[in-house]
Amino acid sequence: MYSIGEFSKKTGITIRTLRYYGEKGLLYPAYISAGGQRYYNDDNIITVQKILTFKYLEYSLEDIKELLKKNDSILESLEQQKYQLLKKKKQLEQMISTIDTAIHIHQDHTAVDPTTLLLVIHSLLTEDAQRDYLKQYLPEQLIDRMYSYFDMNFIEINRRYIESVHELKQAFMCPPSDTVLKEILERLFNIIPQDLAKSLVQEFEKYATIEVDNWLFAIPFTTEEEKWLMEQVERLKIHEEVIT
Amino acid sequence: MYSIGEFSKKTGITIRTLRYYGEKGLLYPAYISAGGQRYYNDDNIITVQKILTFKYLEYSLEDIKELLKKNDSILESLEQQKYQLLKKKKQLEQMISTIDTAIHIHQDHTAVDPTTLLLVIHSLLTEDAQRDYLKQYLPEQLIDRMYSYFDMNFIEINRRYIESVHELKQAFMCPPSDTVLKEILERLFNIIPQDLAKSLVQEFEKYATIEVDNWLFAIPFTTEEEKWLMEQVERLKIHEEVIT
DNA sequence: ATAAAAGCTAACGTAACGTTACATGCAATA
DNA sequence: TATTGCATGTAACGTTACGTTAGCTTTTAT
Repeated sequence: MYSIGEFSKKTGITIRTLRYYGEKGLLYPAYISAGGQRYYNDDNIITVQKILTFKYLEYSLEDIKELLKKNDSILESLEQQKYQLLKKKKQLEQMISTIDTAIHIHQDHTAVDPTTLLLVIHSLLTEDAQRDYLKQYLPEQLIDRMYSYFDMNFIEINRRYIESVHELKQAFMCPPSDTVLKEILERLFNIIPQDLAKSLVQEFEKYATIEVDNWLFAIPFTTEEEKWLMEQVERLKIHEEVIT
Repeated sequence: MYSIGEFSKKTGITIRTLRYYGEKGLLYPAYISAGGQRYYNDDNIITVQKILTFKYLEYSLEDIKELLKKNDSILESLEQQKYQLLKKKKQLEQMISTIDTAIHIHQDHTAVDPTTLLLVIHSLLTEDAQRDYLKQYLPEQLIDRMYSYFDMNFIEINRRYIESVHELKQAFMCPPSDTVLKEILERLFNIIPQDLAKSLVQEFEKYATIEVDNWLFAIPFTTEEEKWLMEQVERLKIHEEVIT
């Protein structure tokens, strides 16, 4: 028989946690003295090891309680748990790959605006939703062509996009000559190849009322920057479309 | 300008969460009416997308708050986060592999006692601690030999171990003839090859006082079962050592 | 003007304990 | 036998990121 302190040292579980497991019906001390003191024995050790094993497999205490009660085959439960863990692993891998992409873009262009970078990541994450949204307005073929081009040249497109956005933000703070500004804007509009852009413009014109959803297609400029930008585009008579 | 309900629908974030982000200093509505109503605008959308991106990367809200404030390079933070995620991934892979082992053992022998299986898993998880503990009593070379044999034949050893334990538990509930019981016990003692067992016995005898730590080396029997088992071993005059 | 819809604050609940605060139990010493 | 001091006991609040009421007020539609 061990006092709670001894048992705690033996198992490495804190006293509070042992009491908590008792309270939750996971681990009852073998004996409780008249004064209320808890005493544990070797059978309790086995239960603790079961609990720790299940916890390692990321079961909740509630589930562990049931598993300890049942005491029949745990195979099914194990397989289900494995499935959950595999799902988590897949998600983790996606996250890591997303970060890798972000780091890669960042290294390409150190002066990148964090806002823009985050929006690029976010647009990556919601690509499927974007496609679905666009289907309302544009022929599917065109969308596919657009995204396949986008996916293939992902890093390069984003590098140029981020660069342009950065230059424009600088220009907003400290306006350059019209010639320079025009050059910057033209670089932005030329990120997407001319023929693809033309098809897009044509389709967009069919739906004069179309308004880009700013939730799915975030604009990396503040409302003030955007307003200024619109004025400049108008003033310099650049009549191309702004593509996300 | 959007009311909180509209903004919630647009972004897919619950009203409660929007208010919570405000409370925590992550997202302030662009305007609050005299009556206290919150109104959001397009700039808020950008912030929300940043928040979601960071959340996807498993940052805490507290960290996100700092990241939103800073607004300078997030590269370092990204790399750190990637490191954390890689660590998590590694752990996940270990867990999955542990479950696989358990399933494999289980399939080998369907009537396996769940308690035993869990203890096998637990002993796997604490193998390093076991080795360290044994170093106090046994020469390192012997331990290495033992564990390398154990690792190499892991599945097979456990299959036979679990089988023996299962048979003994049956025997406890419904005692068979002495001949049968003796056979079962001999099978248990023969799981480890004779020469290794002999070396172990010799070493153990040097330290007469050695007492197996029942925390690290769990015994899959209840105290009653164990007592009965000891009696039987004594009665049948089997004088080999019980190896974990 | 009145009713319905939407929004407000405040408070409690969740999981799995950690961390106090303060009251006893129990063993060894004076 | 009384005291000291450490090991326990219970009780309650703190943590994260919100969900879920309850009860009241603002805004919107008729």
